[in-house]
Amino acid sequence: MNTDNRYQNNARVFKALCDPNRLRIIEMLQSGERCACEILEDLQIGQSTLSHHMKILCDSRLVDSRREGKWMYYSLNKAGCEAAKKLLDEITSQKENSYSGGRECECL
Amino acid sequence: MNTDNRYQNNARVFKALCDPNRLRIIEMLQSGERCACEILEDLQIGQSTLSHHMKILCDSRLVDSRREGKWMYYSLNKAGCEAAKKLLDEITSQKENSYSGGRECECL
DNA sequence: ACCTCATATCGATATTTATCGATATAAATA
DNA sequence: TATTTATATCGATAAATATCGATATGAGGT
Repeated sequence: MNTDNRYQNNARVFKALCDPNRLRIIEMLQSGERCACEILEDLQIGQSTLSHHMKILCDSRLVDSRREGKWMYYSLNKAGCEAAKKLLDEITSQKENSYSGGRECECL
Repeated sequence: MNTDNRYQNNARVFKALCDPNRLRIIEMLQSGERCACEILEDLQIGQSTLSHHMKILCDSRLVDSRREGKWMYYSLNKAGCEAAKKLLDEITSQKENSYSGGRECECL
């Protein structure tokens, strides 16, 4: 994967997290698996909008889905959540021997 | 803060992380403080666009800024990064006694 | 004071995203 | 097979965001 795509790819999981409705959905899933219809009841959005959000959450691997008859059940994907945490940790960690406080700008 | 605002607020830090250019900027800051002009050299964007991204990063508290003469220096805000990690951890953690696997949908 | 350079803000535009209603698909059931 | 129910997809639209160029601000230097 080229460098540009890597940033695009990393951005995807954070995009999944940057919508208030999706954060609310994730919070609902913290207490366990839920049917789409249950989630729909708690949010002030239409059914097609919920389906769209669930697709984004599943694509980001934060959420798993399974079909049971005509119902869809969603749950947190533990591995995907761990991967997101690991990614955030890697992205925000200071690199060793990297202190450059007070360094002057050299780009003149 | 009401509930809706809480989700909005939590979404903000993830919004800061969901742009490829901003991820690239954060990566540059991992190796230490950098002048805006250095960052600008490495990205294929205009100066006003960079300023916009830096504002979003600073507002999210992931990044700190300091002015030195006419230059702006940016660095990772350790506390802000820790807060983001804590938030992600809280958001994605399974709640205790919450197993409900295989539960039937009751919303008929 | 004037000029220059670095950065911020503004206004416009293009792209992306959230949302909806309508329709299609998939599954159960009469 | 026809009907009902749950979910997914499609097409359109509105809101949010990224981007740019132009201009304003702020800080040195002449």
